Amino acid sequence: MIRIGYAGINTGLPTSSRTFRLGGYTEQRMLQVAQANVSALENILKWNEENGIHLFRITSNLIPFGSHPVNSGSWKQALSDDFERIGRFVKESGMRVSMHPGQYTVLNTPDKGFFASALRDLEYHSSVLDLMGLDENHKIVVHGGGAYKNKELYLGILKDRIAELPPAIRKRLVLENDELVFHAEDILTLCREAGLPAVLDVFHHEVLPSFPDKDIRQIIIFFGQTWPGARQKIHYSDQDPEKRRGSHSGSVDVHRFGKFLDRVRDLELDIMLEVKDKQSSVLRLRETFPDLK
DNA sequence: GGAAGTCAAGTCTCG
DNA sequence: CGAGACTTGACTTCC
Repeated sequence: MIRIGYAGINTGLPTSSRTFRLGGYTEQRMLQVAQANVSALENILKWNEENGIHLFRITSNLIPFGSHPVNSGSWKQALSDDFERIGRFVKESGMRVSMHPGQYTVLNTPDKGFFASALRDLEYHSSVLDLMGLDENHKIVVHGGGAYKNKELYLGILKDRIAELPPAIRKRLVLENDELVFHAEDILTLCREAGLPAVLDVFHHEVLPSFPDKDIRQIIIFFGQTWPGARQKIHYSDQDPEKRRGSHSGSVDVHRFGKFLDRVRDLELDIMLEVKDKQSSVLRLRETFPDLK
């Protein structure tokens, strides 16, 4: 069975990513916007349930400056009831949610200060899912980080950093191949060694290929071996024809997706679409391919 | 009221 | 070695 979902925002509903400038930060403003965002998140999840969508990525912008030192963390107490209620809804409706810190969260950085920031950011993301009372199947996805002109060395450092993470973070952590530094084979090898699940980003794999003799189905099956007892997750997008190589497209190319689906239809997969029209592509694909969940 | 510039952040490439 | 690209959607400023 294949499930598809979308990331971060629903283009037809109020956003759960409202923010403001750091210069205008006050505790009150942070709590106010955080409350509004959490409420918007609840609406999006309800909409998803009504529309049969059970896979969703919660935006990292849910709590303004959620991992910035300026933020006291008071939102955790202030919103704990809301998070608990939303988490219960997620569990009762059989949904799976995830989070995905951005490009600035770099686990293998040689800079101690940057590493401290990355750790704070993972703690923030982890707190959101913990407050919702969700188990480790609700993942936090990150990229491998930088190569610093010595990819092997910094893959090793990444592995060490992962081993030293607090267990509450590590249990949710999954790594994803990127389009610039760490390709699918790098990530799969690392995840096998580190004991983490690996997310294959199908589009990044096309931009920065590896496994020269293996087709996409075989690679997905390899990645699936890192998800024992859990549903495997992958990411899917197309190239934006107007933009630089690696830029995500506006919507999913239905014909192209169909050809992909023909190769993987019999597998157990959660497919996260990374396209700008968000829920629209999910609905369109479900109409076109009725066996999608 | 729409367009353009700005924003917390780290890494990489280009000149 | 410094500037700009990269990515992202929302905010802010400008006209």
